[in-house]
Amino acid sequence: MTKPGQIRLLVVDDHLVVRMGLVALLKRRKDFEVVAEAENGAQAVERFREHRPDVCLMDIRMPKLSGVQALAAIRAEFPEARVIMLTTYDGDSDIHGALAAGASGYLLKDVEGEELVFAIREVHRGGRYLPEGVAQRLTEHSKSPQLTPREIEVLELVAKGLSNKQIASVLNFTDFTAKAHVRNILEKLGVEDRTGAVTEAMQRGIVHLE
Amino acid sequence: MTKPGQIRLLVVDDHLVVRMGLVALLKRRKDFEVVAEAENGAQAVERFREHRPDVCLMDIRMPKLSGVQALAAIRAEFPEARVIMLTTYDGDSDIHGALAAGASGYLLKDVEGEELVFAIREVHRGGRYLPEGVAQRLTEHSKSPQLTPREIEVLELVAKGLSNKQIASVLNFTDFTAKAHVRNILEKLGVEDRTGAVTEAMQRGIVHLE
DNA sequence: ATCAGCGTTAGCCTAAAGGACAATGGCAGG
DNA sequence: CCTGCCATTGTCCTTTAGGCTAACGCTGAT
Repeated sequence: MTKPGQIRLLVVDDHLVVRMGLVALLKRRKDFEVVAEAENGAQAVERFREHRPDVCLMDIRMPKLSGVQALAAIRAEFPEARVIMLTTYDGDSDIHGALAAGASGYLLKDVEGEELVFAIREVHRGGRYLPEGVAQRLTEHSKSPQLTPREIEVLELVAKGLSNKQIASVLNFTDFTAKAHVRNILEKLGVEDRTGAVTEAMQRGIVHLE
Repeated sequence: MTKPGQIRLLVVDDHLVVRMGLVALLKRRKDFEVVAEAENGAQAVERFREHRPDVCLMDIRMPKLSGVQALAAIRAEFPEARVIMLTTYDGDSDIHGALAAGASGYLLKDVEGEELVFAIREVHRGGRYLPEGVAQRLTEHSKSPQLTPREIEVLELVAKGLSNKQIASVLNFTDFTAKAHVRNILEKLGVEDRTGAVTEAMQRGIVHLE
């Protein structure tokens, strides 16, 4: 079944179309073999256990278990697992999480065929792969301070259009605290008001719609 | 080449992976034939002219020429053209534009294989196809007042974090006017402040990131 | 044990936002 | 012709936001 020298792959994405596109792309290489597919994070962990692929391509945003959570679960069990995260590019916030959780690579879904193949080979060899712009943004934003969990919590409520008072009420503290958090958020994001903070946060992938 | 009874398709998407996924999905049906692909709106118009497909699957958001623009261009030249728009679901604002421009269908990219096939058959027969939830939202928001072009212009600046005064300066009117527009926007969107307006507008697809 | 970062509370002050209401000119549709 | 919608400019008033500064208890790292 699996010939020596083959790279055995697990493809994880909740969109059927994307999954099929990836598989179709990979099939054109004789040394690639897609041994399994999964459509959510939980399934990804199971499939990984069953098939022990050489490399796993995994979407970051998925129902049930997010890509980063699945990645963490897999690497807790198989520390040597090599996983390349896929994203439609929501921002660079996910990158930190993904790399922190032990991702070996990070690709945008508008990736060209050659780049995908190269990345997989690179990661299979034990290396890492980050696209041009992503690696650049990583170092850029590494100097810019990152938000604390609490600040993110506040930011999400800000994005919903809540006032400081309403935020305070939801999170059970005074509006002074809400103001303090918002002030810190504005400064860290380098914006002047909460509206700018929301769009900036969305561009960076810190908060999302819904 | 093309057997009678075949449905000839044009697939348009700027993402290689999605394009390949769609083609792979469609290939499994014997009566479907993908006669051409395009990776942007301008190319889509050319390909349509060359191949005159029975049905065109087209992404809404693309570089060069957006899906809606390409759709309009195609239908200006070929009024009988049947086009199904694809989206990752940014909101329902695009739906109105797409349907107004003469789209025969509207599909989310997380579409199941069967639904895609059904939609194509339906549209090929001269019918229309809208997914469950989309058709519902169409009637919902048809009663909610829509923003005027000027208001959208203001809203985009609001989303950038500009103050009323700054908006007034950019659009060359007084801050009274800016306030008036913002007030109308808040009321039409059913929110209480500009921050809520931004997220609401993004959910509806009225404004976008970048 | 000290220090830094975090979360929390608090004051004061100016600028901005938002609600309510009113009025003008322009322009398209009935 | 006139009515309605749009864009524009106002006023008055209340609430909110945001800048600046300062504190306190807590936790984790050095």
